[in-house]
Amino acid sequence: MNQSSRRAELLAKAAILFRQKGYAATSIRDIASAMEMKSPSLYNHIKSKEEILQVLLLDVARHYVAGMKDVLESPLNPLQQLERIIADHIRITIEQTNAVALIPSDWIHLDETSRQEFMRLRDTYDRNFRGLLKDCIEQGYLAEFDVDIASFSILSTLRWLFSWYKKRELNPIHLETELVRNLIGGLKPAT
Amino acid sequence: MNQSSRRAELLAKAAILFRQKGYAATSIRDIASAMEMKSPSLYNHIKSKEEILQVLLLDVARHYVAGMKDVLESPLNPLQQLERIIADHIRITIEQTNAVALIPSDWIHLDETSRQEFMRLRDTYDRNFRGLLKDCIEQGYLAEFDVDIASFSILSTLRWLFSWYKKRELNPIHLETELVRNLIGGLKPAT
DNA sequence: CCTACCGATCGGTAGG
DNA sequence: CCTACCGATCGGTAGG
Repeated sequence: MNQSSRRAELLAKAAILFRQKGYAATSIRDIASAMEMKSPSLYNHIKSKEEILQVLLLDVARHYVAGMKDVLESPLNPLQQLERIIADHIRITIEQTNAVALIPSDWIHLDETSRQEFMRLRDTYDRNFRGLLKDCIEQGYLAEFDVDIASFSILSTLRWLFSWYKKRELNPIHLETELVRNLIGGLKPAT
Repeated sequence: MNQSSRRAELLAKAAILFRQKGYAATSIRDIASAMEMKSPSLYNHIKSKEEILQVLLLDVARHYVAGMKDVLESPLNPLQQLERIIADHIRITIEQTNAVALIPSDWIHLDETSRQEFMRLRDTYDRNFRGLLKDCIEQGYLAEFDVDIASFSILSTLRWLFSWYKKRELNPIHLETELVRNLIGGLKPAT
């Protein structure tokens, strides 16, 4: 019940509301009500409504990028790295679903500085991902294909996961196994 | 310059603004300004701000479902139907990018009745898509896999396309060829 | 298509 | 953590 745990509680509750209604349609009073406070009291914990969005989005974006960096610096071969990054992406999505759900739409509401930082992180992630696919091809782990399109396709699936995975009681390991299989191996029968 | 073409112009301009800023953060005055009108004049063409969103989202959703219905009723085999539905999805996304871009996030701002209609259309599309994958497996066109996960994965890629395809001058045929190849055939080298 | 205007709600501050 | 309150902006109406 100290200051910083109240702040953490506020961030978590705001994330739920932002996800349900969108950032712009969620009012400071909505968040206050979820905290069982009056709205001016929120400002003991935050600087502004926008700061909440900033913390939620930048923290989770840094989390993705840092995880990827660890994998890329590991001694695994490129294909193993690719599978590991997919697994990490699934894990972060499951652990931080509400913040992850804000990524596709609410980043446009960040202020200029934060939006640029966010885009920088996203671009780094995408660029590294494409580079890894390229390494897989060059070292013969994967077939020749259009790296940009394949990268976009895999990342779309991973980034959309938040909207879907909770609907069934899905074993994360099963999910990961199936996704790696589908995304890398395809759906065709074995020849 | 008659009434209905002004309305069409309004809808197109609203779609651009909703895409850029989100529905909730776009004001009636923003739309009026894009139309070079004062805001009360908009109401000669529309009933409410929400009606704009309704028309944009439900029209494009009905478009997807109707296109799928035609394919499913055709004499093509299941795998050919699947490829054709993917191609149609890409085509609609390219033709109606702005309205398509609203689907992932702004449908929550529809009123109760429209939201239910929208969800009904989306569920129909998803259910038919899963059914088609199932047919492909049962008739030996595709390997055994988790239909729910594969369906989610393919639809994620197709639904995310709007955010991406315009960035390069991409030949729609090349895009379709690559996506069908990646999504169905996978990325592994030929054995 | 416009001017004039309304009640509701917004994010946030002052002061305790 | 609260009460009291502010200026700005919201979607929309009246009346022409």
